[in-house]
Amino acid sequence: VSEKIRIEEVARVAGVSPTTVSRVINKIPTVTEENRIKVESAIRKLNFKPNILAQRLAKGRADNIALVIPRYEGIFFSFYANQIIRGVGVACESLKLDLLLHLSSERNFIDVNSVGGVLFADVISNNEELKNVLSSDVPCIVMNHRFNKDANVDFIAIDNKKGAKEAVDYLIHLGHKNIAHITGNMITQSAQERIEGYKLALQENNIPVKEGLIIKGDYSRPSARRAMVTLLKIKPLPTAIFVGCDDMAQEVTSVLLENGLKVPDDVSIVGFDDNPICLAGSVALTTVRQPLVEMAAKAASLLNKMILSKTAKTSTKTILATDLIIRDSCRQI
Amino acid sequence: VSEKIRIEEVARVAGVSPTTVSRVINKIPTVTEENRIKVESAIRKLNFKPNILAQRLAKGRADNIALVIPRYEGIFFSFYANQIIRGVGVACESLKLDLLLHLSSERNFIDVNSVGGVLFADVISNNEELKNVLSSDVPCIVMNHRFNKDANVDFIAIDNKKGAKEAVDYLIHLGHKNIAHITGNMITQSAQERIEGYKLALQENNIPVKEGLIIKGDYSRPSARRAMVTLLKIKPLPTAIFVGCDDMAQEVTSVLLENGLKVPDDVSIVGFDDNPICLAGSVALTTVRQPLVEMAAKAASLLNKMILSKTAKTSTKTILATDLIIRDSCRQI
DNA sequence: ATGAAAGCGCTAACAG
DNA sequence: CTGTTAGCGCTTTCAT
Repeated sequence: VSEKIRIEEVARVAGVSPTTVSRVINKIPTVTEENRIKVESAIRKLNFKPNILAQRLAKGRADNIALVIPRYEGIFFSFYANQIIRGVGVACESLKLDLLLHLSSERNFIDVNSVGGVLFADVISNNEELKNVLSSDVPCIVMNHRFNKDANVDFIAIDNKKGAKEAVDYLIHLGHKNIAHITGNMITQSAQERIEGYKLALQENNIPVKEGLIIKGDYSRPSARRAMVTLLKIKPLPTAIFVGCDDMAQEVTSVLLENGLKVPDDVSIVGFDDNPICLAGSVALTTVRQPLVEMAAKAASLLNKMILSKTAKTSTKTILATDLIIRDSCRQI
Repeated sequence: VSEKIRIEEVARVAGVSPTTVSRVINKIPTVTEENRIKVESAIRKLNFKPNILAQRLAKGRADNIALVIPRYEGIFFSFYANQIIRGVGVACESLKLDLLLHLSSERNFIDVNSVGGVLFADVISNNEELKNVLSSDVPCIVMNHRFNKDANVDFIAIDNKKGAKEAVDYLIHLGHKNIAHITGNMITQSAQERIEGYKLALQENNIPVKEGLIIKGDYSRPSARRAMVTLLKIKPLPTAIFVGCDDMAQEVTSVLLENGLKVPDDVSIVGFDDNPICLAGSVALTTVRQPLVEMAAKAASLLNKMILSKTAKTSTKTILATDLIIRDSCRQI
């Protein structure tokens, strides 16, 4: 309900030039204490708020970044997306960046013109959109997806393969040899890398990889249930299962329980994520913690740096380590 | 890597004035077919993209809305937040609105100046922020929170009370009399209304409300587990439980199972949400479906209308109905 | 139907 | 340290 009041009016009231007002707004130090106070009180008196659109146009900076979320079935139920949104959201607040949320779709690419930088929360079926951004001069970082050198795209990812390997190594060291794996959604790189880690651990320990013990899931609970039902038919039943994410791991535990099998007594389970629900089920779940929120925060702050130092084309290729969190869902055999 | 090319350059190439180019961009009909084609090909040739910041400043419209998410523990693991983000996100895409995500915090209120409108995904502890927005002339709609008339705030909410009542009515009609309730987070209005609905159904059927059968949860699985453990000590064990959300309902089902109790044979369960996981557990969960995505989409489109018709101060107070979805988790008694 | 010119509200270079 | 003068890139009267 307030009249549009502009910097000019503030200047008049304070008895200075618009420039000086602008200086105060932008905290440019070269302003007399006296003038600063006059301007500040005028601002307060008039309840003046600078027009951000005008500021941005004049500065040539958008002060915002876009987070593009790949839109595949189930992304909205994933722990992953939640954590990324949270991490980026909180980081943006402290970086004083507006956060634009863009749900990827085939038709509407994000408008590179209106954002200072772009963060991709993984790249699934939106490769074209990524290319589009890369071909512009807008800074861009991809999360949780590695690219090879010549792709020349900055990324910050989790070491899924190593994380998976450590989980399976742990199982092996507990004496397990008949270890199954329920995968995540194979359209994601993370699921692919976790399979690799699983296989690698087996191979390094001279345990033959049996494709029949690798059941495809998609990170959802229903898929985990289906996978477990399939697994249940295998004789002898694996003594341990490395599951693609904690949500699925919990569902697997339930299915086992429904069939009179206990975790870890009958079957040992390791999940992935370190989702808080690990502590919710009947057994505290041993899992591979991946620093999702940290990754997101780091991505945001790196992107911010790239935006500010337009000149230096820094190259960001970061891989974050995971942690095996040992709880109660695995037993020595 | 492209040089900044402006509307002026396009005009020169097309052999028309910048104004005409602008008209083409904005699809203003009064342009010769011939000129339009010239301009369009010039745009394509130069790969010109209008500077959105300049457009917005000139138009005086932001073409964006902010979604503010209350930041309380667990919001990021909630089905609710996911659905709202999805609904608003998809709606914004088709409305051609940029979506700003703002995680509410005590210190940083959203900047009313830079957005065309504001959507609140519930109001929890961010009343001050809401007031701040309301005192501006920026259109604003609150989701899932009802206000009384004189508060003069537009909202679009779910009829939680009625939804809860119907769920409990259903249980009663199946013959249940000893019905417990595990609540959601009591700092939310939805949880409060669901309790009311629960009590109302009991009262209308002359079943005394026992406070001991109302166990506080917070919408999280761990809280549901704790609540169920508490409930398990009550003799006689309730024959039915109305649970505050599906996630909790599923956890309750697990706890029951771990204790040798089957759903629905021993205990009937009704959830709330119609989360896809309803179909994942050992029994398909009977639940109260709330149209979250629709609510979000509607809120976005309503807000957009308010933004476009700056003049007419429409009053939006919408309550959306729920649906009882009957599956397999309740039995006749 | 089209173009010239005047903003939108602020910042930045340049004098002083 | 401060003010003047140009823009930032586009839209929009207002003539023509």
